[in-house]
Amino acid sequence: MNAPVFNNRDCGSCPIRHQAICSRCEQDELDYLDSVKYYRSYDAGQPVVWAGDPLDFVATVVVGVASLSQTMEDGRRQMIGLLLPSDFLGRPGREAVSYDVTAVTDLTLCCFRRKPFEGLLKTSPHIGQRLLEKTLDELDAAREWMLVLGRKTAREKIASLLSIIARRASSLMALKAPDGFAFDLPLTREAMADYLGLTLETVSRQMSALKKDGVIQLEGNRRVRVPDFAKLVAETGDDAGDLFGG
Amino acid sequence: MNAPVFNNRDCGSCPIRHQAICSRCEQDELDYLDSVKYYRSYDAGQPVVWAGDPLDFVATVVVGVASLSQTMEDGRRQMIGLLLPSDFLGRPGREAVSYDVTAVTDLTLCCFRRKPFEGLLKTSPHIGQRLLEKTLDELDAAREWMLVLGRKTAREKIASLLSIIARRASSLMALKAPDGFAFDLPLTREAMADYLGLTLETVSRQMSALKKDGVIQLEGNRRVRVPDFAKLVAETGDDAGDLFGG
DNA sequence: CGCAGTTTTGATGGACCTCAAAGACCGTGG
DNA sequence: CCACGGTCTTTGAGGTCCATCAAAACTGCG
Repeated sequence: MNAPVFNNRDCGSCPIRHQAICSRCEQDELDYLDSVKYYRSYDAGQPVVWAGDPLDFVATVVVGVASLSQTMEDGRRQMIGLLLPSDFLGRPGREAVSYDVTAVTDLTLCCFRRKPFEGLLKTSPHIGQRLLEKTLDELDAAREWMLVLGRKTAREKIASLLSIIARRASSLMALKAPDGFAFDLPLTREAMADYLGLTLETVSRQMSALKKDGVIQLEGNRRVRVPDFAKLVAETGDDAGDLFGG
Repeated sequence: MNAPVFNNRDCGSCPIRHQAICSRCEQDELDYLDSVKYYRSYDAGQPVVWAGDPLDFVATVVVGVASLSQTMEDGRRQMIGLLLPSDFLGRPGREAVSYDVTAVTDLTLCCFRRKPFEGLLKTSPHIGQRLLEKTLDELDAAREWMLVLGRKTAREKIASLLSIIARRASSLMALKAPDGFAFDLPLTREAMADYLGLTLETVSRQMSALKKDGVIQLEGNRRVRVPDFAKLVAETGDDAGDLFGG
């Protein structure tokens, strides 16, 4: 019950003010958004909404990580997206969501009721443009991930996931510490398996193998140190030229 | 060299007038599009553009099928999208494409030069709105496919692909003929394998297995007959309730 | 009919899954 | 401070599904 408190902040002091769908808005648009937005918070592990259920709001992740996943009748599960701060949740023009949304860490959403938001899309072009950009980015990421799921080996899958998380983490901290850099995995082994289309045992085995081969070091279960980022990227199977690319 | 001829048509008689990104346009917007559009045609098997190359136009598929695919250094390939008539190709705001685009069948595109099109997005809201809708649809499809790639068995993958193609085909013809219905696969076994994250041998084996089990009938290599659509869907591993859904 | 490309079928091996149990981590309470 | 329990993670043994390698059969076309 440690639901994070995050309330009554104005958009001007919002940490994702310049990445979210509101980043292009003029002051008058922003004032309006400010007046109708509201926050919701979830503890780590809590569901936000189940597949097939109606979602009467759309939202932007302000703090924390949320996962999108689909589950088959027999329990097989595939994560189909990770929402990080500034990412958008919900689909204008559609009432129900087609996947489960879960708070992976403690999570705060900045919400708008869906119907009014759909009206905004028509009257405020800046929001629609930014939403289109972000949707195109997500589509690119989803397609990138299809290659991982369809064609990469277990070891390459792990390396790919670690390098993606490392890249994001490195953009928040000193890019090149002398002895590499470390970050916390926001995902359990099981969540990693769901993302990668593997079992948690295989994830664990491949993590151990990468550790044995000196590609990563583990400091406790969740903290990962990457002594040589190029070495990690070499394990992803991707073009080395992709080091700073898409 | 049987490049299809498709030229000098006006938008009013366009077969995909009401599905493409122009479907919401007013008459004046349409007149403008009509005056600046141009067609390009490709023979089956021809490349449209390679990953990393600049694409100086955006386009809508008018006739035929195009594939989007990514290739790894060692030749492993994954198809990450299929473009059917009315689907959109290209990314406003980005010069290069990040995947190979290939004509799967003879193909005709309705093109706009990219720079002017980006201007249009700002001045003509109807295009942007429709493009957002179509992009959201593609994102949903990509996510649906991630479940197929990550968690389904070879047999379920084949059934999933066949049911998707059957669904599209059935929307063009009588939905429920008494003895089921038939359609032509636009894809070779190898292309199916690239889409499904399998080898072509496994595709062939599973096609044979589905045939032996009476789920499908093969009339030549490319033509597939589905005597009982529900039986096919039951093989996909999806919820039966999805029969007419997502 | 013969040839090239595509598809099918067969035999074998390996990567990953499944089942099982032991070990590490972490918060709680004695 | 340490013992305790629950959860998460690691490790092991064996089996299965699919990839790989190989060759035959089929299709379409000149």
